[in-house]
Amino acid sequence: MPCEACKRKCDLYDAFRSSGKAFPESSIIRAGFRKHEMICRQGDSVSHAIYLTSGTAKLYIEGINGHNIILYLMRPPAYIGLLSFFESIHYTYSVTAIEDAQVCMVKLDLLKELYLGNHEVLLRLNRAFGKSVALIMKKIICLNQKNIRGRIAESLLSLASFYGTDSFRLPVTRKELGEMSAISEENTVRLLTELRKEGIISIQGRDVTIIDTPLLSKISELG
Amino acid sequence: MPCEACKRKCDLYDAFRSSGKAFPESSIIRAGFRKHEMICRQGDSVSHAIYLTSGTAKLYIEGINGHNIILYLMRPPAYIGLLSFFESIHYTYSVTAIEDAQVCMVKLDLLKELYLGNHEVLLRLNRAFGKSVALIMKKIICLNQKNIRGRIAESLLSLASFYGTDSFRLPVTRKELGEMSAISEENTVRLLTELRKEGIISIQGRDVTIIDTPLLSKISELG
DNA sequence: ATGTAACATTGATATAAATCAACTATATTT
DNA sequence: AAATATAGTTGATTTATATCAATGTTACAT
Repeated sequence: MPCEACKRKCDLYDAFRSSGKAFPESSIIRAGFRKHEMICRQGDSVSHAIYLTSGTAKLYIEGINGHNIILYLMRPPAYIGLLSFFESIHYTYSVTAIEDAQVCMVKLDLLKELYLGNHEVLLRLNRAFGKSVALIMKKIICLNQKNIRGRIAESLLSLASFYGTDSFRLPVTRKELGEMSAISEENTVRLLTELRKEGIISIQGRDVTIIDTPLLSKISELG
Repeated sequence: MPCEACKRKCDLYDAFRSSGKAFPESSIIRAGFRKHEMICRQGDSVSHAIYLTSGTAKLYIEGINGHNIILYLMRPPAYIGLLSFFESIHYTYSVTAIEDAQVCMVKLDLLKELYLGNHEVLLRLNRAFGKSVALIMKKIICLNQKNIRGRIAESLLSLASFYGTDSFRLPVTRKELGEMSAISEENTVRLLTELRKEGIISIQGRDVTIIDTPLLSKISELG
């Protein structure tokens, strides 16, 4: 059943309903973000649980002199504040819309009240939490143990799995693709050209097709 | 009140007691590990919650061709299986004792049963969880954005805060100190010598004293 | 007490990847 | 439609860091 506030299917709304409580309409804030707008900023205090209901966003760490690391992309349904729900006073990362996005926000103390009384919500949160951690672990290994060729291969494969198809339009710039793999923009371009010339991918502008998935996987593993 | 099984103060035991249930004595397994023995192995299935009650251990990711990354060290009290409690079927990391260690283990389904009925346990788990995530985020930034000098500075500072003193005995080899900072063993040695010659630290064998903490912090920040 | 393995150190060399620079193409805005 | 900003591309150069090699030192086992 869609949320009464935003007319969409929503985990948070379902959770409230299943908790048996009256749905506290006023407590759910809906907000829209244009492309490039920040949904939450690293260092800001965490006051609301944020739930992405439409659009696409990037979750990234802001590092030294403007060098970011994009940990992963997000599409609905996704808990944006996930990793900061519990006992993190400040966000340890930023989230920015890379396509116009809609979110629902719930005050954090309300969510806590909810999940303490509702096992289903809690298990759902924990499951999402676990997945995020697994993703991050994989990222750490990738960034620190693979060469740039292996890293870009992994990023391309993760995008394919993100979209569920081997043909997709890059949702990010070359620079951002670099930030997903901790590679400079220039080398990102070079590597894409290289992979294209080798017939492993086809790429024109932002339209990517992975031609030889097994080989790309091998590059990702060995890199 | 100490645990009946292992005669030590133990969060898990307290949790069971506070849940009002009869303490399922047989369900808590106590185990000892010698230095260098593995407590859990990356890839193995998660069956028990493991709680470190004595000794010291390192939590690390096993990467490609034997290159590990140590995420952090652990001393009691610490949930070893923490990041894998929820919905992670397999460990995404390994834990090895770096000093003889004692642990308590509880079947995972029992813990789940427990924390679903007991808010205090859950909040405690979540708090620990949140701390781990914050640590890991910091690590990602450090490893990817700082030069090796900044990285080793951060590792030394984190050891000082781990022990709560500026004078401590390194619990790890040079190679492992390198694995904490993603630096080769050789460069780790070189950097330590460099910092010693500059009068920032003193180091003889494994005995370290941080002489100029403000400067070391600056190196860590700017690195 | 002696041999062996693990750990630590230093210098020389190789190399992967960033940075710098200059330029082209594609979008936005006015 | 022109102007400006953003995004993408390619080559040359620099540099940080790993790797290789050789050797010293300490701890541990027999």
